Amino acid sequence: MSQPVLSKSFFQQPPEVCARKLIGATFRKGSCAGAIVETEAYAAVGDEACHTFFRQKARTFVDQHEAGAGYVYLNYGMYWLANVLTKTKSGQIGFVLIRALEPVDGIGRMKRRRDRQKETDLCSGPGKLTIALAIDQRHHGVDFTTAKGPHFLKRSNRPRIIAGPRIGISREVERPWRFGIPGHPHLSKPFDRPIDKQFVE
DNA sequence: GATGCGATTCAC
DNA sequence: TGAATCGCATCA
Repeated sequence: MSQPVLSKSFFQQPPEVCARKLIGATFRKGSCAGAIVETEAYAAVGDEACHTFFRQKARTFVDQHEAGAGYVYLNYGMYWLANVLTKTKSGQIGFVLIRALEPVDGIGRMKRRRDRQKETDLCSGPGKLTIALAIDQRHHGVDFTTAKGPHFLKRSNRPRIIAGPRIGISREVERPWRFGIPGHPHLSKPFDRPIDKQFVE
């Protein structure tokens, strides 16, 4: 009765579309899994906050990998952050950063890896969830559309979704490409209240 | 070779 | 509010 694994074609959409549609999907690696409650989108072209804007290695990466590939990098010298590469057939390229999960499977294991007991502390941030799921440099460049490694399962319902500015960046701070479930207890940070309803799905 | 800066997290 | 910690880009 499991949901289908999201295939390459899912990631052949613009990054902000993938990021929005991944809310409510499951992110799984091995015995541990969580429901995605927060994501961010980055565009490889025209987005100064994207790694492709200031890292040659990121530009090489997008040239050499297909939609659905994992882009995993070390942030602040301490935390691995998990992204998925998105590429439309017309050549629009970007990334989706997985920012927060609500743990559903393997919670005991996640608690041990995180050395935390409170469930809202396990995966409520991009650096936390990679520790909980044991995702690191070994998964950089790996295909995230097969159940052998980190992968996604299609959402079964359509959650309420809010958009807002991305977190922790200094450029393009106004682009509303952070997506999540408003008021959800497992968010990395709450969303500000929407100024008008067009930001809420 | 030296310096500065992060898509963060945690303790103080 | 600041420390931890390191790959990568930039500059000398």
